[in-house]
Amino acid sequence: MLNERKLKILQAIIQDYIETAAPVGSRTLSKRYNFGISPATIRNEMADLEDLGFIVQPHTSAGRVPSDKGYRLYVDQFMPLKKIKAVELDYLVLDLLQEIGEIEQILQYSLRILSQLTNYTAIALAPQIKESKLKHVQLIPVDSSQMIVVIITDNGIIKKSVIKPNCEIDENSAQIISNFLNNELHGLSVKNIKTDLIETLSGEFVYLSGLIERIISEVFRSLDEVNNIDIFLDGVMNMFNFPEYNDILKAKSFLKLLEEKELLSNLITSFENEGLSISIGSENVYEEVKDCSLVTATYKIDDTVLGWLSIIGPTRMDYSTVVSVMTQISEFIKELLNNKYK
Amino acid sequence: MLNERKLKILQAIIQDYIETAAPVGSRTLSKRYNFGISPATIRNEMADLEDLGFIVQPHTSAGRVPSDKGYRLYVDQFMPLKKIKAVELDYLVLDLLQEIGEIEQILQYSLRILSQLTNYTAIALAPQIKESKLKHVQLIPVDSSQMIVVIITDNGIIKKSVIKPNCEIDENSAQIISNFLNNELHGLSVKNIKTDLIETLSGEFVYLSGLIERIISEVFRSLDEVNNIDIFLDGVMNMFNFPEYNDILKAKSFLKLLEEKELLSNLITSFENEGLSISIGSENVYEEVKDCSLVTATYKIDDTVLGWLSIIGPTRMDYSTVVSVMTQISEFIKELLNNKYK
DNA sequence: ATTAGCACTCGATAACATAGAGTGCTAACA
DNA sequence: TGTTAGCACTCTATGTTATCGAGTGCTAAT
Repeated sequence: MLNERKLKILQAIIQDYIETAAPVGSRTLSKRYNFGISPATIRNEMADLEDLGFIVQPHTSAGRVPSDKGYRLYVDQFMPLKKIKAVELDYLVLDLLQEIGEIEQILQYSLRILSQLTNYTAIALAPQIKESKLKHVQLIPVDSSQMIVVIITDNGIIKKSVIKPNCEIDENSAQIISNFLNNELHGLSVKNIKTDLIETLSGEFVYLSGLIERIISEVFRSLDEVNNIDIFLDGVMNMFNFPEYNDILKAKSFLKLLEEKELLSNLITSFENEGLSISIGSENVYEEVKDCSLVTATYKIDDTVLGWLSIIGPTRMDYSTVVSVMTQISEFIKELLNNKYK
Repeated sequence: MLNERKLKILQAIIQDYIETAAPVGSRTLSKRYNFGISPATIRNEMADLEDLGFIVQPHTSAGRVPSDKGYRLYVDQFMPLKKIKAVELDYLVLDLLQEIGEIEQILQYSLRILSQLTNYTAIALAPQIKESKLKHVQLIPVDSSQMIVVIITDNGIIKKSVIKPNCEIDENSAQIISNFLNNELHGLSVKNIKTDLIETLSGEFVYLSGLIERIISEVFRSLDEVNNIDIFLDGVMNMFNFPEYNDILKAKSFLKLLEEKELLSNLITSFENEGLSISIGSENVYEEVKDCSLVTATYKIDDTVLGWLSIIGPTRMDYSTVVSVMTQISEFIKELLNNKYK
């Protein structure tokens, strides 16, 4: 039922619609592509494709538009993949990435590259500290009432946070406490650190001075604080170049979506596939993105998922380009991170 | 020429327009306010006010709209000032602010308060590290190729940055170098640190090992890196609730403005007045904000301007509320910072 | 199986009419 | 002299109607 010719026509409709954003009619198709058949024949085929659910008609006298099911078939079966050209992929920037120490910055630059190459909006979820193991804790006194806690994890996350144990601590004591904490906490998973530590210390807990106890509880507090969802964005304005978002209400609701960190995070973290995940329009669970598509990749160190990169655009998205770009960039980042922290 | 009655009418026009966003006609005025004069008389007065340039007519058969000059008069001469009610000003949040150690977080929370109380967009410029004096530098080794530099300034700015001197350093050496750097750099202004240090060290420069030299140069680099413009925003979406931004092009150009950190920064730092600065529509130099108004306050420590807080909205802004809110919040922050770092 | 021909549908655009809010001016009035 | 009712006039916003054109499905001929 889905013969060669129907597929070709479907592909033409999809590619044309992705390019022009206008419903595609039989005459346009026969003019623009060389099928060697007349518009009337194309019309018959299109009627079939509509029956099969791959395209829809916005209204009786309009051309056809791909349905989500149509995009899905296209993505799964016959979407052409491109190799990004060296001219476009700015190797200078990629080299620069090599030089950056902090994951957050690497992500931010990657988003810039992703959004500029695709013209959609790029989203990243920064690595969650709670999935990591502690490598080093350092206390630095700031003044009579404040200290900085610097936390370094085994996978290269660096966080700082200010705590206020209500007691004065000089530089020496800070160092001593740092050493103590490092001994006790080194290698513990941040997620379980509280229970683990209490277990470890249970024997000697009574010997701890009130001072250290206060600092430890402050450090715990700062771990929680530092652990909130960190979402990075780039190319938000790109969306407004698409006619889909000429409607102020649509634009507003898209911006609103990007402001809801919680929802965005849930949305993106639901893709845990090996490789890329593509979700198209109504395939998304959340109402807010039922007319968007997402192409999402994870980034890992040592096979544990650290965080996510995603590109979001209208369902009429140039899947071909997006998938190609995302594949290459996420591959690059994977290598980068694993070289760095292995 | 500007008698009592004209002023009253002007005030009514401005307040009505701020509230309704619709041009105000003579009949509306005489119905809504009790001037004790007929619409015809009001019309005569309005014609005069237009001649004087305080109001304009969008077109012949429309009511009047305040001009920028009109808003200016209103703001300078007869705008009522409000005291924010305790119910609105969330003292719990303000108390929470007391507990926060880092300026950046204080700013972010303040923006939230500002934007929620005013329904406009709030902007903050984070303190520039180059205007501060170094208080403490701490090096922390991460792994064989990376170190963290933590920089603390006298006015409470804390920055961290990753450097990669290409040599291995253990924790002890890091501490020794930290101590060395602290001795040499303590109290120096970040702006002049390079020249100052070279001067100080000129005698002993030859004795420095290549190692320390490399680290110093990396620390300098990280100072530059950490010194880029940091802008915080809150309530960006608020703007879309105003009919002024129902036009997608307007909305787009407003969002674009907020993305141009450089321009925003120049715009806001141009207000160095004692107290609040109000700039109305065409008074702004930059084309991009000719139909916006800004209410800007500086925040200081010890009489040196550290950074800026600003509220941006359409020229039809509720100046009365904005000025009141901004006055109280910026006063609060001023006290907070000076208690903290004095 | 393909296609030319044709009647039909429906959105988009333009042309036109109308209502209503507001003005300025004039003349009458206190 | 200041105030006001009355009125003609202006201009936008809104609604109505007509028209155009792209596209369809169906039929009948190839």
